[in-house]
Formats: sequence, C-alpha cells, structure tokens
Amino acid sequence: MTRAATNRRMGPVGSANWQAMLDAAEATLREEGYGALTSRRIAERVGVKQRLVYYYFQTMEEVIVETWRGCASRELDRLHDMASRPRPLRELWDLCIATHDSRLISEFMALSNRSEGLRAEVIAFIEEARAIQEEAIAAALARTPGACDIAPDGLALLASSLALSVTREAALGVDVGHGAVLALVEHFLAQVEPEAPGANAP
Amino acid sequence: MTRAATNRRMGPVGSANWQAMLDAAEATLREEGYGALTSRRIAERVGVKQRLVYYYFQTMEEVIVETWRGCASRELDRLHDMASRPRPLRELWDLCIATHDSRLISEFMALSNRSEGLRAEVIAFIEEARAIQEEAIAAALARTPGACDIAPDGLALLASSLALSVTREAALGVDVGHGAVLALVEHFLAQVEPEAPGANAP
DNA sequence: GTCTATACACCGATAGAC
DNA sequence: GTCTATCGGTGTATAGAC
Repeated sequence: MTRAATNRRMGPVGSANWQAMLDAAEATLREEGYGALTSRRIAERVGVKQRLVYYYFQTMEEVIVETWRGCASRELDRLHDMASRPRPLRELWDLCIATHDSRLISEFMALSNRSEGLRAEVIAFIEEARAIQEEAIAAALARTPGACDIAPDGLALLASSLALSVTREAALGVDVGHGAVLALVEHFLAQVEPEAPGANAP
Repeated sequence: MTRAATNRRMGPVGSANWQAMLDAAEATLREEGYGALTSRRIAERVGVKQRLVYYYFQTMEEVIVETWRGCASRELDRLHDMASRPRPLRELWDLCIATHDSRLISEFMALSNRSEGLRAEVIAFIEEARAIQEEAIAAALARTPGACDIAPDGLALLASSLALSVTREAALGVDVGHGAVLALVEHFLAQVEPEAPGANAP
C-alpha cells in the first residue's frame, strides 16, 4: 500500500500526469489488451517520454493495480448510487448489463492470475460490490414476501454471474439463451419491483 | 483454416513434436499466463531450439488457435460422454464445476479479445457446448413435466454462467453466495434427476 | 518535472547449413 | 528434422543532466 522500494525519485500520487497515465493505461487495456500495456505505450498516449512513467510509478505492477483501483472505485460509486434510487434492483441490473465492459474485465481477470497485488484488490472489490447488491436485494425481498425463496447472497451471485456472461457473450456475438434469461430477470424484477414504487399490488 | 502464407518449409500437422508443442503452450498458458506464451518458452519446455517452433507453426497466432482447438475438442468429447450417461444433467454439472480451469479460461478469453481467429473458434465452441447441454436439459425436462418453466437454452446459459463464476471465484478465494447457489442447483437436480434413474416418483 | 541516454533481456520471424 | 546465426524491434528499469 505505502510506497517504498526504489531509491528512485518519485512524483506525487494523484497529480495530473499521474491520473493521465492511469487513463492511458485503462484505454490501452481496453483497446489493445494487457500485452500492450507497457510504459512506452502509456508515455506515447500521454505525450511524454517513457522515463516519466517511472517517475510516477515504481513498477508496471503499480500502474496496473492503480488502474484497477480507479475503475473499481468508480464502479462502486455507481453501485451505491443505484442502490439508493426508487427501484434499486432494476437500476443495479441495468447498470451491470450496460456498463460491464467485458473486454476490460477479462483483461483484468487474466492479469489477476499473475499479480498478487491485483488479485487482492479484485477480491476486495467483488466482496464489496456483492455486499451492496445483497443488501438491496434483501430489502426488496422484505418488501415483497414470498416473491423468491433464494437467499439474497445467492441471488446477488446469480445476477452478477448472468450479467457478466451475457455481456461477455454479446460482445463475442453469441446470444444462445439470452432471450430466455433476460425474460426471467425481467419477470423477477416486475414481481419484486412493480411500476409504482411502494405499491406492491397495482 | 488451410495453411499457406509463408514460403517457409513447414513440418507435418499432428506429428509428435507438433503435439508436444501444443501441450507446452497449454501448460505455459495455465502456469505463466499469455504474456509468457512465446516460441522460446515452448521450445524450452519441449527441449528443442526456438527455430523448430516455426517449422511446425507459421505464427504464434497459429500456436494459440491450435492450442485452443485441442482444449476445446477435449472438452466437447467430455460433454458428449457425460450427456450419454444415466443422469446427464448431474454429470454435466459436475463436469463443469470440477474441470473448469478458470485460470486457463480467462487467459483464452483475454486472448480472444485480440485474435480474430481464436474468437471465431471460441464462438463455435460455446455454441456447440451449449447445444449439447440444451439437448440434455430438454430431454430431462420432458421426463419430468412441470419441474421448471425456464426454456432449456436459458437454463443451459444459466448453468454455464454459474459454473464459470463459481469456479473463478473459488480460485480467487471468494465464496459469497456460493452455498446458496450450489444448494439451488442441487435442489433442481434432485427434482429433475432423482436417485433411481427413470423413477420420477420414488 | 522532464529529458537524453543507456544497460540488458527477450520477442517474432527468417536464411540457409547439415 | 533440426540446427546456428541473425535481423530489427520492444520490454523494464535505471543514472544522471537540465
């Protein structure tokens, strides 16, 4: 977490260049894959020389972890925001199905196989995200008793898993079973979050 | 599909060395990630010189696609095998939950973002695998009417999605919701494939 | 803060000998 | 079939000047 390993002189965390480099890293990851995520590429995108990347970051590993942190905290903010709206489950589902950049996610997944630091951050994110969803689901189910007999944590996993697979496959161009699954989710949402918020029997 | 692009002299497809190189590629991918999947690494594992890799394969892309093909056809064989057993749904589920090497899969997923050739093969595999599962599910549901009102293709997607997420998260060390979801699957399987095969009301 | 310059390793792919 | 040798390029990371 803290920074100390090299004797090298280091630039300030959070500065404009620091952030620009993380943005460049994210774009590279999204557009070119993790094989192309190099200090030279980042410098090129930002418009500076390669050396500067190592002024702001100790290693490429640090770049990767910080890039993930940026994406993850952005996503957690969105999740919190959606969870506080009138029909949180629908909002959360729409968020997951719409915002999931499945390419980017799969790059991070592969990276996390090899980076201990990233793996720890990914685990923390999953648990935090899942907790937000679980809480929203539990509240919604309490409002409509008997709607579903699956435990909220299972339902959260189910939804996350489906959203990930559906977006991933859609990006590939596969859609076997998507209609049926989306209809199923729609059916559940209609039951547990009917049109007029609060009115469970319209 | 056919081979022609370089003037270089090429070795026979399917020979012992050819296969050994694909095995080495798979092992590298699994153990070190796609960043380490290089011709030199493969040669080292097989115990030959780097040049020989380019005698058997035109490009690294070809190595990647062939490696995938090997894994995919192995998996399809297993799926076919399971689908022909007494309780196919349980066998298929157990296969997916046990055999899924989530690390390897995530490497291939990331690779497929950048390789057109691999992407096409991945799509073909998903569709073929899903068809096997769908057929088995449809047959099982026909045997136990009223057990489930989700369409077989949706159920196949649901199961694939869950198996992937559960194995992936388990590999990371996360298990939120896994108990609930596994219980749900177990409940469904008990209903649709009771202990004594063929006896639907024990 | 940003640069030039540089060490050193590894990459894909090829030519051509044996 | 398998090898030595090699090209041109890219990678991480550092030293030290301005």
